Amino acid sequence: MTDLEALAELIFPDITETIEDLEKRYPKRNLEKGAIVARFAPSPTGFLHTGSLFATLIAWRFPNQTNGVFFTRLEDTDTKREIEGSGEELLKQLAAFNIIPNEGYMGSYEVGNYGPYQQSKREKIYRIVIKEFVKRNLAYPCFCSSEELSQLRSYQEANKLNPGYYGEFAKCSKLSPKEAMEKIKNNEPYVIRFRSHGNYQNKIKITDLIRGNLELAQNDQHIVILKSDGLPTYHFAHLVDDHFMRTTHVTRGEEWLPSLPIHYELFEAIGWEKPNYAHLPVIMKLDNGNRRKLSKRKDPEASVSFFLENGYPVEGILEYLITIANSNFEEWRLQNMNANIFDFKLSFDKMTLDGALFDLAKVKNICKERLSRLNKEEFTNKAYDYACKYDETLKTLIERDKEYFKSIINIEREKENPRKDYETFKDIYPIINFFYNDLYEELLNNELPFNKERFDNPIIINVFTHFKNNMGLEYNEEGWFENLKQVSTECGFCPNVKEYKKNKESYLGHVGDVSEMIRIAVSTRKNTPNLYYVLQILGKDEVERRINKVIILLS
RNA sequence: GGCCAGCUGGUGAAGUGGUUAACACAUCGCCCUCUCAAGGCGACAUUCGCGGGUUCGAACCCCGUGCUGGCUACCA
Repeated sequence: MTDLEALAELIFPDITETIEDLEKRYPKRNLEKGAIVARFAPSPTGFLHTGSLFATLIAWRFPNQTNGVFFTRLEDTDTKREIEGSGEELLKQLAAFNIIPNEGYMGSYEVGNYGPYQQSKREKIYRIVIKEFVKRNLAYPCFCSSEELSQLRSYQEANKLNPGYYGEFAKCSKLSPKEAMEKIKNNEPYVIRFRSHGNYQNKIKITDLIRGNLELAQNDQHIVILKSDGLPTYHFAHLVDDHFMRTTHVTRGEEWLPSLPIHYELFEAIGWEKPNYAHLPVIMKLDNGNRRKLSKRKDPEASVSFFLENGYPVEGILEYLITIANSNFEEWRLQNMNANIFDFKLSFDKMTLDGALFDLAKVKNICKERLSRLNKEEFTNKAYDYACKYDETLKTLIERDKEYFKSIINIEREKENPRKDYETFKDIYPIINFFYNDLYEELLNNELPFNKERFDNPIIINVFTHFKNNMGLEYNEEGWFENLKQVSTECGFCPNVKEYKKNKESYLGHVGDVSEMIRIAVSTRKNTPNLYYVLQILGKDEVERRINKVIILLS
């Protein structure tokens, strides 16, 4: 046995398996050519961030478009920052956006043959690989204390040297295996570091799918790969997991770009094929004139739950995120107004480079557009799903009479240019409440917004009386309006607005004033959707009842 | 401090040597109209962070510089 082998045995006496065993256990995936394997690999440190949703959407689309595999992996090696239960919550929130992984960590269980998919449960796998690293002299135990390291750091800073554990400063890299074994036998605490052979002065060429070819300084840091708690650092876990999970495309935030040389060296040292990398821009927010990352603490829209709770349709949010991911999407959408968002093919080369400022106004506009394109069944189902989770009032309203609800929200829907009343499901209730008799009665307690300056109560009552006797609801929309003009004439109002404007003295008002009075009487509001449809939905009897009621109020 | 990336209107952006600098959101006007939601039309960057240079011609190429963001952990 060589000294290195002896050292590896001393550190990992329990490890009997080898990398070859792992290669067999996690065979290459049998996928068609061009199929992408990508993952969502969150840390369980809180609820889903809008930026993570953006990254996940992208990571999910590519496998989805290529018959590949999208899997989830929980990166829970940082036990200090972990928030209990947040891993499961992340998956639930993803599911709320219809992003369902093909395999991996699913919260309470996992699916697939490349697991475990929780890094804390992969300890043994990492140890197998690190044992091999030690044997091949690619890694070594480091006994430096945090005090020594911070002293080193201050020295380097004082002398304007690059900080870190590298080259001549990598003290423990000079220890012979025998010396290292001696220290271990004396129970000196240690971590395992990677033995870098890089030179900071050299440049390496790297390729990023989004940013193209770049030159970065070679890594020379002897980074920690196994922490004293026995868990690997991100860099090493990335190497092992993405190799054995057979990831083809690593999509991650651009904050990882500077550590790419580390990952390159790691893959090259062990002789594994590198995955493709795509470093995604981060969604930003303008704060006092400065751009900063969207922050969960400061910005409500940074938490995905904000959108869910406030009734934003998930397809609107996803569509907005696709819009910032690929700028040619909007153009495509204009050509394909009713198409499914996922008929659009996402591409890396159209990906934006700098972090977009999150634009809630645009989100709302897209949501409004999307909601207007749903048919009444889809709209009702989605509204009901939302209401069940977040809006009890709306829920009971829908449950009272689903067909009635559908007829209300179907006003001027399912046509070429549908009405766009709702940005979110939260908007529904205040817009449609007057259709419901008991809510109408409540609204009646507020003062009705009649134009008191122009019209005395007797005039209004006169209009109502005539209208009651001749509602015209038996006609179609045009016929009804002709009828309303007739009512106007009977009451001394001009049936034509332009005509009225030319000749104001001859009339009390115009047909618009008449319809406003009726609108107020039946809805308590000055603004409603098309009055004809409102009256149709309420029905002749109810319209009459409401008008009578208002006549009494005005008398 | 060092290294890396990015910088085109209020916002997202197209654009890679010759365009009136697309398009979308927002904003503001006007039109349509029984109100509203829409819809239609129009306005909104004399200029692409800034300064030089190359060129007949530069947002696009070169040099310098500024700003913003990221990284520089036994965090991810």
